[in-house]
Amino acid sequence: MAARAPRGFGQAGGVARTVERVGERWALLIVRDLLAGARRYSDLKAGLPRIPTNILSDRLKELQQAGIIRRVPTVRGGYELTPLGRQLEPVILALERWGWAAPGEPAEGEVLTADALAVTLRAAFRGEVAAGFPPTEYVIHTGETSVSAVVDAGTLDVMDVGPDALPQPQRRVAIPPPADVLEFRVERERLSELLSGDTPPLDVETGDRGLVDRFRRTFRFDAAPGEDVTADASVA
Amino acid sequence: MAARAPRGFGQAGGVARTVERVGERWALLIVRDLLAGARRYSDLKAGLPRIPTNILSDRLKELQQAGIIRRVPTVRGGYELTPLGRQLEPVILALERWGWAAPGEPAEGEVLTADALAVTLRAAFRGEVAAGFPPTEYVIHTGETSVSAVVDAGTLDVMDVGPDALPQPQRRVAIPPPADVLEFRVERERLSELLSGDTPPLDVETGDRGLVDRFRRTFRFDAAPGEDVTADASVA
DNA sequence: CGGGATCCCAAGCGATACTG
DNA sequence: CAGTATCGCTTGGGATCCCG
Repeated sequence: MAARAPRGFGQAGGVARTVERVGERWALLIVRDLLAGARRYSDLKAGLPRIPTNILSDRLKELQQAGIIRRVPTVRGGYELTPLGRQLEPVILALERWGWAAPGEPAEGEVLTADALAVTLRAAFRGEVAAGFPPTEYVIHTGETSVSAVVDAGTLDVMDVGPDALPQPQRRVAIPPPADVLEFRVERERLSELLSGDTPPLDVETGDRGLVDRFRRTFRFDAAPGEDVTADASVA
Repeated sequence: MAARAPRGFGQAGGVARTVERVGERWALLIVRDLLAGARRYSDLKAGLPRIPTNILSDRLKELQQAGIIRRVPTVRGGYELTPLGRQLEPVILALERWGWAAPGEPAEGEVLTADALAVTLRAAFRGEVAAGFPPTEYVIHTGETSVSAVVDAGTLDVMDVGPDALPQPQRRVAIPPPADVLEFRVERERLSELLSGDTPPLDVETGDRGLVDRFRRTFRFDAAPGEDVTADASVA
C-alpha cells in the first residue's frame, strides 16, 4: 500500500499543487479558452487545432475531477469553468503577460484564435486608464481573427466577431453601443509592438485615427518599470 | 523540411509561448526555488527530492536556452535567474495563491522546503498592511523547515534558518534586527488555515502572543471578495 | 565528493481510425 | 458531433555510472 504518490512532485507548496492539477500538456490552454465562456467540445478542438482528440478528452476528464471545469447540462458536449476554475484567471493573465514580454520570433504557422486574443486584451487592459475615457468599441482584425472589445468605465468585454463566430450569449449588461468606434487591422507580427506601446503601421478601417492613441493607452503591457527585459539567451 | 514545429502548440498567444518555455514537468518548481536566490545543482536536487537527476539536468539546459536562467560563473554548479526569469515571479505567485486556495488534502510524504515556504510567504504578503506595523521578524517552524521572515516598512525578506541552511549571502540592506520578534511552530497541515485568516493552534516559542495577530494580518491569502471558492469536485 | 551523463523501462503523447 | 480505441513514438522516472 501507500502508493507513494505516483507522478506527484512530492511537494506541499502551492506551486506544486497547482502544477499537479493544471500542469499537464494542453490543460492551461483549455482553461484559457474556457475563460472566454462556455465552449463545446468542437469549439475547443477548433481553437486548439493541434490537440489530439484523445488528449482533449483526457484533459477534460481530469479537469472535471479536479473541480476546475464542469459540463454544461443544457448543451451537448458543453464545458465551462467552475468558480474554482475561474480563479485561475490571475494565473492565465500572468502567463499571458510573460509570454508577450519574452523575446523570440512568433514562429510561422501559429494561429491566434479569438479566445486567445480576448485573453491577450484582458491581460493588457488597464482599467484605471480606461476609466478616464468615454465608452469605446475597438474592432480588431489580425490574421484570420476578428474581435470586438467594448470598453466602458473601466470594464472590458471582448467578443468574437469573426466570420465563423458562434452566436453570442447576450451581453452581460445591455449597454448602448458606444459612440466612439475604432476598427483597424494589424499584422499578427506587429501586435506585440502595438501592445508594448510602440506604433507599428496599422490600417484604420473605421473611426478617428486619434482613437488609436486611446487604444494604445488602454491596452498596454508594461515593461516592469526599472526592470530590464532583454536577457542574453545565447549559450555555449 | 519545415520541421512542422514538433511539440509546439501551434498557438501564438502569450499563454502558449510561456507554457512552451516553462511548462515542462518540474520546470516551474526549479524557477520557484531559484526565485529565492542562486542555488547549486545539489541544492536544487535536495529541494526537489523526487526529481530524477537527468531531468534536472535537462531542464537546466532548456531553461538556459530559453534565457530564463544562467550559470553563476563564480560558483561551481551554480544557477540563477536572469532578469527575464525573474519576471516569472508574478506567474509563480499566482500559481502559489491558487494552490493554497484549491481544496484537497495535503497528501502525506510531501516536503515543504524553505524555498517553497519563502514563496508561500511572499505570495501571502500584504505590503500595504505590513507598512503600518513596526519592523518585525517572524521565525516560523513547520515540519522540518524553519525560515525567518523580516518585515520592514512594507518589504519582506525571507531566509532559511533551518539546521542545514546554507550560509546566507549578506542581507541586502544591513538593517538592525527588529525589536519585535515572534517565533512559533505550526503544523504543516495547519499552515493553510493560518494563512487563510483562521486561528489554528500554534506554539509560540518566543515573543508576544499579540504578534500572532500581526502575522495573520501581514500574511494572508484573500479569498477573492464576493467569489465563492468551494467548488463541487464530485463527478460521476 | 559533487555534478552531471547513460541506460532501460514505463507512462504519457500524437496521429489515425472508428463508434454511439 | 462527441467522444473511444489502438498503436508507434517520445518523454519522464529511477538506478547506475562516469568525470573533474
